[in-house]
Amino acid sequence: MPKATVERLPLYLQCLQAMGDVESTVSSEELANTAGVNSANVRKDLSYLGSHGVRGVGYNRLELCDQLRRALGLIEKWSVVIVGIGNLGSALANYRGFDASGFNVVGLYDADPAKRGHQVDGHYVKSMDDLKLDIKEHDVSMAILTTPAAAAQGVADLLIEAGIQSILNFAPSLLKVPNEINCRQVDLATELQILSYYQAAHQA
Amino acid sequence: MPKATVERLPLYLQCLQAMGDVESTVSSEELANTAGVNSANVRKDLSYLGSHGVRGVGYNRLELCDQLRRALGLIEKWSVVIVGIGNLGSALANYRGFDASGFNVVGLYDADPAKRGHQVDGHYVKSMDDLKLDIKEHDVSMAILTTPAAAAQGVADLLIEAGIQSILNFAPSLLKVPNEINCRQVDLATELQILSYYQAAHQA
DNA sequence: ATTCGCTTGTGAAACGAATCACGATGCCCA
DNA sequence: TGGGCATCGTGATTCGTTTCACAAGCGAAT
Ligand SMILES: NC(=O)c1ccc[n+]([C@@H]2O[C@H](COP(=O)([O-])OP(=O)(O)OC[C@H]3O[C@@H](n4cnc5c(N)ncnc54)[C@H](O)[C@@H]3O)[C@@H](O)[C@H]2O)c1
Ligand SMILES: NC(=O)c1ccc[n+]([C@@H]2O[C@H](COP(=O)([O-])OP(=O)(O)OC[C@H]3O[C@@H](n4cnc5c(N)ncnc54)[C@H](O)[C@@H]3O)[C@@H](O)[C@H]2O)c1
Repeated sequence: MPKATVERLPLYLQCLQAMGDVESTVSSEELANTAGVNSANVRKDLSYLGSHGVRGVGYNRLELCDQLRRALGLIEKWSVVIVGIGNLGSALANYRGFDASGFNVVGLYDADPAKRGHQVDGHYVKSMDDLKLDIKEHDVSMAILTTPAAAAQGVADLLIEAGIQSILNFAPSLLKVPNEINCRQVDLATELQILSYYQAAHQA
Repeated sequence: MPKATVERLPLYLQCLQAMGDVESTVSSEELANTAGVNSANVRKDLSYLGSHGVRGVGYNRLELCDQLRRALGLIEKWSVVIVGIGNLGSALANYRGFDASGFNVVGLYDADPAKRGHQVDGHYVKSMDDLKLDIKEHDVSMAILTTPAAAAQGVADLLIEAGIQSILNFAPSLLKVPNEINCRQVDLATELQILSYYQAAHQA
């Protein structure tokens, strides 16, 4: 499945879920409009799912949701840990939207002993020493990284050694990871800078 | 300038800054390695800046940083407001990394009167009624949107009416905005779902 | 049954971006 | 001063993605 397609599937899922239960069927045209893409593109994307729409009618909404979830590997819930429980890490730990999208936060970790008393969203913040064992024991395969940039690579190495296979990194630092590890970067400053470019260009 | 290039410029800037002051000159090869892209790609990207590297030597690091900043419109600081001061909004308001990247948070806004007493990072949380006037008065052109998804479109409309030109939206909801408004979406759930896809695929 | 209108699925074409490959060029040192 | 080396700048090529265009298929209406 093309990379570009994979990155659009969550968008389709989101659009379909936002439609509410009124419609039992959607056309590629309709989905394309709400998702902001070309309808042929939608059809080609969905064709990779082995999905069968009905000509003249469209796609069954619920069935399509189900197929998207299956394709994305969201049938089973993934267990996730968060490392670095500062401003951002705490906000993420408190976020209620994980569950709905197929993820389950099972542990919070921080290097700072001062954070350890704290409890965030029902989880005690644990020490980095607990990390490895917890990951192995609970078969955790995803981690969210919200430490300062300087600590990110070290923590990533630790996570990988412990058996983590996917990392979502919020620290503004490019992680070096082995090929078989999935890693995505979310960088606020980058996003703002891209906006800055277009805005500056627009004004000139 | 190609869209793909624009999205890489902040990365180059970040890499160059992370290099420290040891090196006064960098080759495209070196920059390519730290940024994780092809060196020819780096050269082509930088050629759009009208940048002049020196054959046989490389690019002057500081000069290149400067050119990147200029191209991205980061010479002057942009004023930014944050709307929706809940978990995530507060974390962003507390974030110290804005300044370094060329942005300046000038106001926090929330619809909930209960939030108004609070002070976050030296800013009082203000009412939505103040938003429009503040934006006009201080010539604010960028906004960060961290309200619940249901409120996002309404707030976006308000912001645009008040004169905002770029929006960074963290709510999981696709905003409908006029063509001339720049809008970027950061969606945590989407990112995790993409990771989920690759991990599930890898295991199968 | 047959026709009509709509929507899918997909080959072909167009497009944009990444990569290759190499000539051009500046620096350093003998 | 000239030769060698490193690196840039960029045309040509390849690759991946998007869009177009239309035949095929289904359902509904007559
Ligand atoms: N806060 C934001 O809005 C924001 C926005 C964009 C990016 N970021 C990035 O996200 C990261 C976190 O930001 P923040 O504002 O939450 O910072 P923070 O300082 O509030 O939190 C960082 C946490 O990481 C912990 N930590 C430090 N070293 C560690 C280690 N080696 N192992 C485990 N934990 C460690 C600290 O104890 C602290 O609790 C930073 O890299 C920042 O650049 C933050
Ligand atoms: N917290 C996270 O980690 C996280 C992660 C990903 C995405 N998000 C998204 O970011 C958004 C904010 O998340 P949160 O956890 O901070 O939620 P939150 O409920 O803590 O904060 C939302 C804030 O928005 C304010 N608000 C509501 N309606 C408003 C309106 N019409 N105008 C102005 N302000 C309004 C509320 O008073 C509240 O303070 C949500 O859309 C959420 O889905 C959050």
